[in-house]
Amino acid sequence: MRTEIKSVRPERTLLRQTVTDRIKTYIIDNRLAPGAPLPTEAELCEALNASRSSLREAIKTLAALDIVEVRHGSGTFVGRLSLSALVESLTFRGLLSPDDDCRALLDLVEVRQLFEQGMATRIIERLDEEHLVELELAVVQLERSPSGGAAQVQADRTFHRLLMQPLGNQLVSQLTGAFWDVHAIVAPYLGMSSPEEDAEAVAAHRAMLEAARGRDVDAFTAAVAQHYAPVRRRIAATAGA
Amino acid sequence: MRTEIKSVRPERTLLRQTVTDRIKTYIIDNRLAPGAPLPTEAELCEALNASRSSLREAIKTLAALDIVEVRHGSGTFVGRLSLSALVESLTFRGLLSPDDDCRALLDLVEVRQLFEQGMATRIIERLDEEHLVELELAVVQLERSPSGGAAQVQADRTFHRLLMQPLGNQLVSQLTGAFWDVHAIVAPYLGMSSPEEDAEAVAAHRAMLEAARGRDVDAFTAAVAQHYAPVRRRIAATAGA
DNA sequence: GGACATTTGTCCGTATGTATC
DNA sequence: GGATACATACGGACAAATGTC
Repeated sequence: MRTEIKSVRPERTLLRQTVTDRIKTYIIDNRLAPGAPLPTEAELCEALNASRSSLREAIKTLAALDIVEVRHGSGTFVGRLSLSALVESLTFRGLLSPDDDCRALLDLVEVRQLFEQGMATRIIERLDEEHLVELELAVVQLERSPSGGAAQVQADRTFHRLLMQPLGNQLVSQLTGAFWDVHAIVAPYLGMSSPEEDAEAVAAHRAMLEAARGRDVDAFTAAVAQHYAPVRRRIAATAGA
Repeated sequence: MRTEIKSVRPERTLLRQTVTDRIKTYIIDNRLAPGAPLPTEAELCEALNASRSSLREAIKTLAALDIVEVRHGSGTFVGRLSLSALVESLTFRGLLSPDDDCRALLDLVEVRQLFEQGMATRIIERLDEEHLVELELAVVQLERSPSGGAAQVQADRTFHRLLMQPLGNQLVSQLTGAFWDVHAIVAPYLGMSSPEEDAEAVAAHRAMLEAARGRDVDAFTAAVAQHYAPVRRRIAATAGA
């Protein structure tokens, strides 16, 4: 029957959880922006009545979600709020089932295609000359870079990012980037693509750009399908093997 | 000039990180399925040459991504690989910027609408009688439940989940569920919706179902727009206030 | 560049709470 | 209920990284 002082707090809920919640509400209540410094571990321990171990475990949970960012020797800061956690989740899922790998990757390709085709009308509506110039640059880089090289990969990411930018929807942009990242990480585990497939993909980017330039939604949608067709073929080929 | 035994390991990378990576590869290499038990903390500590603290922090990182699941007193297991991390990220983002709250929520609504409209053709193609019966059940529950009650909310989630199910795309289903969850968590911070808006939303579900029954893609797409229109109005109203 | 304080990273030992048989 | 196995939580100590003077 020892009613300790502490026995009040951990009522059926884990201390770690209450600590993470209180750190989150601290950030929200103080309107802290990404990059803003948080109190040191020692200060947080005292403020939240938790040991350093518990506090650190809570912080690691928040760091995994990019809600906070920890820098060794420097301090803890509000995170960038990226979708890095989604990328980690999906890449792990993709790598986990190698036999079923095709399924996870095919699902991903379908979603990527859904985004670009579903937004086709709005993309073409809102693209202005400036966007088109940047897209042209990306396509040229795509066409001139060595096939499969880092420069080409970078240009591909830039192209798809630029496409979504005029929508002004941050979530769409970040999801697009996240899906691209997952694809780029998991894809190498498939077989190498043939030069013909690469050329086809590059041509599809050009077709998408020209369709957008001509404000032709149907042509754009068709070009998107043309873009993902070789990707699907490659995945299917690996799945069959 | 002391070349310790340990100086081999922490080469510019944190021990925690190498531990998380090795646990992930352990799961992948052993083809462990969700729910499968992992070695105990003590065993993992010895196997990975890490202290309890480092190991536990690594595990907390993986738990945040639902890659592992920890049960107090029982053990550590492979996680369900849900998108809970995405839900946490997005809800936090939604709650973080109350002034800009409208923006984050509007972006979310746009994505939800994109999914259902972009998949309209395939949804209607693949819906069979069994799916339609289940959807009918959900709509009836929606129509008969008290407005805003738990039963109605549950029926709403079921309806949108059932819609995507025939696609056979797990990623689409889980993303749809995740977005719905985020919406359900953040929405209460907006003002209460009026009975008229609720009735409009319920009617939209009925319209979606009937359009699907009639295999009418255009009517379905219109009904989806009708469904999200009152949601957008409510968000805009809060943003203006 | 060097000395120093600050802050996070890692380790250890111990006690407690929880689940399972 | 008891026993065992396991995760949770605490506190102290030292190492490593960072920033500053």
